[in-house]
Amino acid sequence: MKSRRFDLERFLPYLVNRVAVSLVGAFGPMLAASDVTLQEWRVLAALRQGGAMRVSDIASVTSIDISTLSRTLNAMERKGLVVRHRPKGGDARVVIVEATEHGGAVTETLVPEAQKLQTTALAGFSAEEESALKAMLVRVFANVAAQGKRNGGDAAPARAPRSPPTLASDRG
Amino acid sequence: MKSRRFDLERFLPYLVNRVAVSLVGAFGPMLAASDVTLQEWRVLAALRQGGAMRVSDIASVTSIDISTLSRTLNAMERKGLVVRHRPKGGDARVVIVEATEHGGAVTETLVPEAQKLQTTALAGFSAEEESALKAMLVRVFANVAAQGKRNGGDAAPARAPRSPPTLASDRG
DNA sequence: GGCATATATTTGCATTTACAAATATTGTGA
DNA sequence: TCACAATATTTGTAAATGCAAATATATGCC
Repeated sequence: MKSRRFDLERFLPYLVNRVAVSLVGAFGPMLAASDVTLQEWRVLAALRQGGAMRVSDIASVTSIDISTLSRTLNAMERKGLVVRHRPKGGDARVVIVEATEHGGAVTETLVPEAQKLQTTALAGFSAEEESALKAMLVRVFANVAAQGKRNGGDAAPARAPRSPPTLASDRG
Repeated sequence: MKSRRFDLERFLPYLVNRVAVSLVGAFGPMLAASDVTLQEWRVLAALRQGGAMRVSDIASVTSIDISTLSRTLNAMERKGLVVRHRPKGGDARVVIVEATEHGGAVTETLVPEAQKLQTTALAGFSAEEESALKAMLVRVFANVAAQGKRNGGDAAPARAPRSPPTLASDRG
């Protein structure tokens, strides 16, 4: 006896995944035109927002696995998009990642494309709807992250035992 | 001069990706407990919803690339979750995929877990908020898919030149 | 100060993924 | 009915992914 309370079209993870995949598909061509992969774009966007950041903070902001991110940063260094260095005075376990001038320039060419994509995605939305949607997505993320933290302790998305990365320039 | 109109925390693809990744991370353990991968679960859920389906329709419903899906189906057949067969009388290019009894049983054990996850994700949401969120995600998907179709013609997410798969039992 | 433990990043490795090419079958027009 | 284009699926292959182990550094305790 199937519980008919389960309808894919009303199942949040399904709806979210579908939107995520479609957005990636739509942005792919613009990224390709700039010779930037999706993950690289995410890193660039994070750095634009937060300034120079440590590797683990970029991982947590971008939702990229930290080992994948390490390799992505290799590629980005090769392309001259970012540089890595140890902090001058502080904790030498840490690696600071910073966008180069070129990386910043590439980011600035992509940002308008990203905004265009968002505009497309939100066609027909009132300003109120748009902010309601975004606010709800923030709440959903918080709910799921909190749940993850309560359970596995580390199977969770928010891998920050320090402090949630500010996303406000905290370089130094 | 950075256009300060671009804020990650208000950028829809960022918010959506973050939620998608967190949901996957939260569901992972339950899938592992049933020895089912994420993609396999998506296929099972699609079949539960739509009954026996052709490969390409499963791909479009699940947002799984069709070549990846083909291999996923191999694994699922090996595990006894689904069977593939050519349709009796119809178009012999097509392959019909059907859940086995075992596949159906596994699905039914996962569905309540999936519902629990959704409940967690939507904690604190009123019924109205919940349906508003889902309805907006449907609209966003439609917007992006329409845009994709208009452009690349095939770089689009909705790969269905036939007819949008019903998601309502259309087997036969 | 020195050793055990904790934190940060990278690397090893097997699996997964997606693009493109190959294969199989159908539909169409001469 | 014979080529030829269209559709559906699978397979070849190189790159991306994520887990776990390895490495590097830091911190706390005695």
